[in-house]
Amino acid sequence: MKEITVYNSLTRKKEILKPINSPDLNIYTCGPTVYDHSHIGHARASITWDFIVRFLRSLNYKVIWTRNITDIDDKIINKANELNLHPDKVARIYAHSFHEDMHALNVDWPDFEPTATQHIPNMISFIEGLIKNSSAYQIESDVYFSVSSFKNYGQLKGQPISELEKGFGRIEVNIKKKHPLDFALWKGVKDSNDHGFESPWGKGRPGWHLECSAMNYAIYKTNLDIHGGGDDLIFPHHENEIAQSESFTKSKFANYWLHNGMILVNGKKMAKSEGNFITIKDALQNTTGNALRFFMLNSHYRMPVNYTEEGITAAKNGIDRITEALSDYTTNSINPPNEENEYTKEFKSAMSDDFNSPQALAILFKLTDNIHKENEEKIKLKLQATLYNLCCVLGFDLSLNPKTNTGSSTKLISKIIDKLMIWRKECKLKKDFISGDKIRDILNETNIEIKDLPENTYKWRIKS
RNA sequence: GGCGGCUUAGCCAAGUGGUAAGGCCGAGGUCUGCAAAACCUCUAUACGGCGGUUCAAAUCCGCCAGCCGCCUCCA
Repeated sequence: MKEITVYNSLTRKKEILKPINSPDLNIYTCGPTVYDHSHIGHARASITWDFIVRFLRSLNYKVIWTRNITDIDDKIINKANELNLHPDKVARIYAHSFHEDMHALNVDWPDFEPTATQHIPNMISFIEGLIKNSSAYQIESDVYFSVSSFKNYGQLKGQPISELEKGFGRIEVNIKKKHPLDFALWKGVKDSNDHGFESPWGKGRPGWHLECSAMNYAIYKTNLDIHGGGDDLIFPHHENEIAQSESFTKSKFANYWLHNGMILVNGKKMAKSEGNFITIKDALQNTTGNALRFFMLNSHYRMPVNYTEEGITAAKNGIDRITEALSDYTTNSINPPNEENEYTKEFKSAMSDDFNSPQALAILFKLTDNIHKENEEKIKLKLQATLYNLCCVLGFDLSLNPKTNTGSSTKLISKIIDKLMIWRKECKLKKDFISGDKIRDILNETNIEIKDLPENTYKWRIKS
């Protein structure tokens, strides 16, 4: 198995990936809080973890991927009050929306998708354990984690508690807490009518950081190989996860911390307060999941990415050229075995260096060029099989290709196009090029590209 | 204030010591009834600035400038 190096935020350097129990590989990534439609930042994160998992699986690692959904927190409750709905319903509505988006982006289902509300009892016993070993304390109906009890607090951020405290000059500190950096494990409700769950400390709800620790413990029972998330979560979220989990289990929480870069809009981090918030559904109005994925993959996952119309158009045109090289490729034909060749070797080598997807894409373009230049049908088919497989590893959706999609809707489209093309052929034979071209143009407007081939034959495909 | 990151052609973007991947846009050409796609050529003598180390620096070190992120909910 090829050695993979990953940049570990914990040590701030690239390290060789050594799973605890190879080829098993446990990975947990932070999912969304479902209080609104997901935005393109969630798309970036999801696509990142998706292609990383796909790549690891292509190397025969037995990956178990968990991605949580935060379905209870203040923002969800506020939204519920606003819409006069139960918080659970708000969460379900937007979790469903998130799943629609993931489907549109061809992001694979994680193996586990726990929600906070499913894990309330686990979180309560987790807190009890932390109180028992003096890592947490109760004040009224709240429970806080005591950062002073954890000697490595600040390791992920790279600053000791004494330095971290200095950032607190300008924000309001909850005076109930023993230390400004202490964070809530359990937040008691202010009013008994408020939404909450029963606990030994009264009615309340879990603190956000807790769920990831408790779920990991519940699902894996063992330490994680990889923990991923957006780089905005490094502090305090992931710092706090480490503190809780390691205080509870007395062993290392995760060996490798991977963080994806932020999506910028107009050069600024995307945020509602900046007024530059773009949902995945908005983005998909003007482009396809493949184009969005290409756009993301064209930058290294750790780098920030500036979202622009130009960038999306460039991505659309780029992925279109790659998939075009597969427009006459059919997976039903007798495919050459998925054997190693110079392209797959280069691809693996690029991807094994901290998942260098931009370099991997360059190899897909090299394949694309060579497919077009290849005259020998047998060799061409091999190249296409390689390209097809590598596209799948990166998670591109090739079902738009009429030759590789045997779905009923594609068959129907195919029939309609065949009928229109008979009509077009008649027009052309009568030298009525205006009518004939009109048919082609109309199809083009729906992203169906028609290519005329010799002797009144044709080829079609759906463009990005 | 503390910590981290970024600055490569018109645009996007790889590249951590050996002489700069790839994509997109634009222009011209081949092909075509016209297109589309593909191919060829050009755009491309591109590494923020100034010093230093070295036979050799986009890559290492120092200083400076600009931009961004985290320190508060955030993918």
